[in-house]
Amino acid sequence: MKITIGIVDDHQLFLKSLGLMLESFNEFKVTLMAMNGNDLQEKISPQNYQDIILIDVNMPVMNGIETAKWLNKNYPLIKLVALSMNDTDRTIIEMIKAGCYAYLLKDCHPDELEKALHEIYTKGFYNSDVININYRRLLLAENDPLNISEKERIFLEYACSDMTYKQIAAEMKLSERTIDGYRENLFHKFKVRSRVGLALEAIRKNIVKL
Amino acid sequence: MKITIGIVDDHQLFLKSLGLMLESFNEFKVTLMAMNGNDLQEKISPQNYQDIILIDVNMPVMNGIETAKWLNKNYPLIKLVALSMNDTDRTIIEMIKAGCYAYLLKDCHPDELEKALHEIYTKGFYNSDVININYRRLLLAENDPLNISEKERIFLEYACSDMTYKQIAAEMKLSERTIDGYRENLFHKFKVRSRVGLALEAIRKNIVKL
DNA sequence: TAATAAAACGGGAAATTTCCCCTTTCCGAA
DNA sequence: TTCGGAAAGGGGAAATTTCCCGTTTTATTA
Repeated sequence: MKITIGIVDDHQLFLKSLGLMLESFNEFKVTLMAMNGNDLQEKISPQNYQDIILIDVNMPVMNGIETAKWLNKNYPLIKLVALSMNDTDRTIIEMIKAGCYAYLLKDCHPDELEKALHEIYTKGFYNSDVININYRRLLLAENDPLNISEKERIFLEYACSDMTYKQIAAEMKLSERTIDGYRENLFHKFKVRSRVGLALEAIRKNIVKL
Repeated sequence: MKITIGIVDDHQLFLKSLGLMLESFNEFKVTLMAMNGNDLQEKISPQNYQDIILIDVNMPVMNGIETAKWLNKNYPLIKLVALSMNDTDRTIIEMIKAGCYAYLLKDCHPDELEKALHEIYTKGFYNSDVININYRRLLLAENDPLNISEKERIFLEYACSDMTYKQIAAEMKLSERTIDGYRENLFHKFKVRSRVGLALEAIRKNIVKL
């Protein structure tokens, strides 16, 4: 009996070709491919069971974190593996908290992928050198108390634009005072004295994408 | 005789699995794989000739643009195709100027990739709907001259910081009015209404480095 | 050398940002 | 149910930004 694998990734080329590669390993059978979390929810069912599901971190529509959380809740027996582009990806820590057994970089060697999937299936975990290093670093980063709330994060996105605070308040359907509170908190957290400094820091810390 | 393909991409999983996929099309033979431009320079030779080379836009060490330029100069007969993650990639116009015959998004359908490669090999070009829309838009953006003077460029660097205009004026040893003139000119040139917008545009246009 | 354009500079006002101190509302734990 | 803390909202003032009206200085060229 082959190990059944599901893949969730919005990049079709990667999705299909990774599927081909996994099938070529002979040990695996790709039984589910989805473009994003929503797509997965429609395609997955107890009848179409996967041993392992590989989840891309960055996806439109329903991203990796939401997808991992949903799977962890509804299909807790499926072993989840996060796939990300770059090792500085802040969301990777969230992926692990969301129930992923491991994360792998997309530029890892195919042999490592095979080894990882095999170990996860048999032993239930996989520790690469990479993950140990990064996990520690990410936990450290986690520990520094930046602690941006979801509302603040959304506000940050708006702050990184040509809009005035008044316009942002209207857009977020909140009072200008509330917006001003977010601003003040973030100024302290980021140690900046102006909106420009805030915007630049948000981009540097990869909280807002340019 | 199969069409020989080279692939340059820093993501090993993508590199190897895309290779597998192309080979599965039967019409193609992947005869070169490289992790980046430098790697490619070492591996390529007139004896190991490629019909088409797929180049990832974003790579460390030696990026897609440099790689494309180098190939175009040293192996002008090889047809180059740019591969990028997202269609808002500003560097795509540079890739085409650097000699790429087409660009494809990594989330395109495998069938489109096959079609594109086939057409590029036989006809020498490929026009997807996507490329026509974006190419025009990008060329338009390219054509407006912008014309940033050296003083304005230096001011832009300062503007991308936590400093007030007064501090910037002191630092540049110029009157606040003069600074204000730079600001006003740049607002028009960048079509923005605030310093935040200006700073973000300067970074997007790669005039100021983050 | 005079004309001319561009760069530098200036005053002032309106809009926006930044900062401070405060009240109300909501929500979970005791 | 009440308490406490966090989130949301409020008023107002000083600082900064944005904008529009100019003049002076500098550099270029006819």
